[in-house]
Amino acid sequence: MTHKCIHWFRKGLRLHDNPALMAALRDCKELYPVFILDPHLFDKTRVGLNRWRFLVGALTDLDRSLQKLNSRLFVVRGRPEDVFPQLFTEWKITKLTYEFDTEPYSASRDKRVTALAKEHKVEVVYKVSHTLYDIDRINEENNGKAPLTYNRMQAIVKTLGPPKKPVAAPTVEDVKGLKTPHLGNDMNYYGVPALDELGHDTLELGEEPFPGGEQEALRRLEEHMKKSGWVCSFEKPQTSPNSLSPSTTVLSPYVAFGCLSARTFWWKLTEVYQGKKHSDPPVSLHGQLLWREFFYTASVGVPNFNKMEGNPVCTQVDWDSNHDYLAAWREARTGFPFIDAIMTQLRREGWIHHLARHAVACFLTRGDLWISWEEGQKVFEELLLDGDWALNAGNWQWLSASTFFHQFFRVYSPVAFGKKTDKNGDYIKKYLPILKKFPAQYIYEPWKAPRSVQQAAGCVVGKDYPRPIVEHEVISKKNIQRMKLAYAKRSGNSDESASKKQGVKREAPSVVHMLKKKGKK
DNA sequence: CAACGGTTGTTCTC
DNA sequence: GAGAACAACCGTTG
Repeated sequence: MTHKCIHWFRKGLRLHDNPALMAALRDCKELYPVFILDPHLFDKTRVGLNRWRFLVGALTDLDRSLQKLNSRLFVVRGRPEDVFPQLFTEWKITKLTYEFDTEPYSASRDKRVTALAKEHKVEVVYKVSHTLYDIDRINEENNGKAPLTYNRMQAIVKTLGPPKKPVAAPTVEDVKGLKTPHLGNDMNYYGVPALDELGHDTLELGEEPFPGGEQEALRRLEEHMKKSGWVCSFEKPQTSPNSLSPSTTVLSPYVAFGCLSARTFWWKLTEVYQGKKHSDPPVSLHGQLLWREFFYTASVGVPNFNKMEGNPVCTQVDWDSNHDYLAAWREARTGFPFIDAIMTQLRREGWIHHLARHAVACFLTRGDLWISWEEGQKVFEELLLDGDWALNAGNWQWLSASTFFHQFFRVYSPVAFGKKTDKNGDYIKKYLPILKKFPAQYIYEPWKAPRSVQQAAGCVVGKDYPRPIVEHEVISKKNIQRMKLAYAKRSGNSDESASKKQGVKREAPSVVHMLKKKGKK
């Protein structure tokens, strides 16, 4: 029992499957569980109220769980570079533990903190537990480059075997003989933040369908895993983007903050699958966790992954900057009820179905508004409970057909897509009650309703609800041509750079080599 | 070089 | 409800 140890929580806001926390408990006489409110990560403009509330919930839950182990959480305000030297000295710290984090900011931050720890003669221990695998290992197995297709990714992962088994949460037995000083101090002493601490208007708060925290995460996991038939037959593309209650697990916010370990989720699924016929990646629930791994791998292997410029795998597109269009999209007033309902749900609840994200992302970028995916990325990062740097950047590039996905001629219709799973428009009526009296025939395109129908519904388009800001049938065809042009330039450009790099030659598409292909057999 | 497969398009026809 | 046309991309594989 020699160490005075800080375990630094960042993501990984949990006790289960937390190997770095377990490392902190080893040979420890004084334990200080710390979370830092880094102003670079947490400010009002970057963290919307719902996501902030989720975090506060997660920290509250973590504090409670630590108290059951005769410890507590210390929430410290400030930049980690400023905070740690003070804490090292004040608490006479000898060891620092944390969970490995792949994000560029985190990596540079952790490097700086590790250097400071060294100056203070503090031993640093970190463990991989946010992802299924050590992401660097995957890239190494692929000759040092990120796999750019899911198939390739799967092949690599296969050679690595299944993910590590999760480690159990610490028990009272594990913390025997160690103490956490300042336990009895009042709540304000490094206390969990209040909801208004970032300066949000908390009056805007609605209900909380997805409260933050490890306990809620594990409860939610159990609730879904009990439905073994549902789990075994799960196919993501078959789930509905506009059901009135979520058609998927909504475990993503918990995995993003690390309230739920991806490995715990993985092995729980394995258990449920055991001996049963079940769906497989990419569409299965295991497959969803591998998608997460896929984007994490790309985010580590590709420089400037959250940007278009300087991102070697991202097609360079001449996106417009149209503030009016962007604001209309963000504020749910595009005049397309399906799009506006989704954006309303996003703003109100902080979660929307994956395919709903597809619809609004395609609409913002290559489908209709021709606005950069980086703008959408910012909005999602602020508003989504499950906002995750790697997944957000990766999926925006996917949907904008900038990389990973290239069939840019497949455009989601802001009218037709939602109808497939919600013919009556109940989802629209829920989130846009102004339209609730519209007959189903017109609910997806109210501007087509005769004046008399609009008046009878108590909603005149152009007065009570906006006219559509674009004509989808026209603009989407134009945009496909603009994408085609961007791709043609891409082939031209990469001709030089690619041949330098690895001798791969690519030519601008020639006119005639497109014979009709037969469909699948 | 050509064929193949790609989590999740739309619309029309049978 | 399945299949084809629509216009046609990429990375990977052989």
